[in-house]
Amino acid sequence: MRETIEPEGAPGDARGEAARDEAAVSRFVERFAADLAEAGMQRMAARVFAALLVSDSGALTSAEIAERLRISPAAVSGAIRYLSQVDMVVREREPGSRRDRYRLYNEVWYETLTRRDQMVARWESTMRDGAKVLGPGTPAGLRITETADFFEFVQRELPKMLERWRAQQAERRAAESRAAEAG
Amino acid sequence: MRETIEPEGAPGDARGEAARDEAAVSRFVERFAADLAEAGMQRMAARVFAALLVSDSGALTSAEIAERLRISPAAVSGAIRYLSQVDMVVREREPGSRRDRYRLYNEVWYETLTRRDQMVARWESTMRDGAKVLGPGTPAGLRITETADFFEFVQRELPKMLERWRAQQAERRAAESRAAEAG
DNA sequence: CGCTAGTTTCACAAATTTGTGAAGTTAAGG
DNA sequence: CCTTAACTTCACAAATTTGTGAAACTAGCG
Repeated sequence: MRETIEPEGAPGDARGEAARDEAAVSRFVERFAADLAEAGMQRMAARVFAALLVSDSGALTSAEIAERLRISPAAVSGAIRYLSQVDMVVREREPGSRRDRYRLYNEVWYETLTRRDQMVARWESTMRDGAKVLGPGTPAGLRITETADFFEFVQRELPKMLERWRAQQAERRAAESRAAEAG
Repeated sequence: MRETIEPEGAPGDARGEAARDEAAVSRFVERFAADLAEAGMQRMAARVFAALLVSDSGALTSAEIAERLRISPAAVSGAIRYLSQVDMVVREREPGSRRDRYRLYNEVWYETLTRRDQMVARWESTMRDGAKVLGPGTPAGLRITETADFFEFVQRELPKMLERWRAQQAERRAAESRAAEAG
């Protein structure tokens, strides 16, 4: 049984999206995925994430992802497993259908930076242990203690920074809605 | 001709360091290197960096690194090339000897975060281009514009944060030197 | 309760990455 | 300038990672 709910498009089209240059979109997806991969993210996870990012709905089914990126369902599954683990994507069991949809986590960047924060916390802990091993009075011990202090500092700062971002966004939205009322 | 300048130690010893439990130090080096590798850093670069971090002088020769990590000179060379590129280590041509020494960059974490900042700048640029491709009025275009805005925000915040760290350190050092005078 | 669309798991082949030995290069010291 | 210590580069083997097809599993639907 063929899909008949969505309007037909040329093969390879991203159906359901606003009219757009799909080739250019694909180039953008690959470019951003490459950026993320360079920063240490798994390649497929990066591509799937980028594909979600450019979807109008912010959510796609496994089949849609596989089609758009030309990858196997197995690869999608692996990428989604990773993205779920790091809370960048949520799985939605779509009622009335057998398909799952994968949705971008609401505040992806907030989540991602929070995750970074946890990593910095681990580093700090590693450093504190290291300082004990090296002896707090030795040059190496002092250097490592300072590093631990820096990591501690970052952990205090990051949440504050995210809070400022939220405040700024709230302010901007309020301003926009005032402008809309006036217009 | 054997090395006779430094005092002899048992094989595998880290000569020139304060007395310490070298096995424990090595475990710490490997643990921190693993932390860094998990965050996306090349394995050998991470190990070399960690080895420098635990040295009292903050600087080691290629041979010392090779000995302590049990790796080939070639591996050291590759790791150093990377660490130099990202400004975490500086090469010192030691006058009166043929050996280079590799020294931890003065403000490693400052440098490293600045580097991150540059990466975020690239991401923002990618996003701005993407927004054009997707159309600024579409849902995907709006999402991507917001992402770009977030990256822009981070770029503004990071330098300020580093500045606060410097101020805090300066303050702390001043307090310590006052305490030393009093004692 | 079976059928089957949709997803995950698994074993494997391909591609990539990593670290090495050895040859090549550079420059200090005679 | 020649010798040689120190480092780098190169080609390759080993190890790891990545993505696939196919089988196994799960749960709607009849």
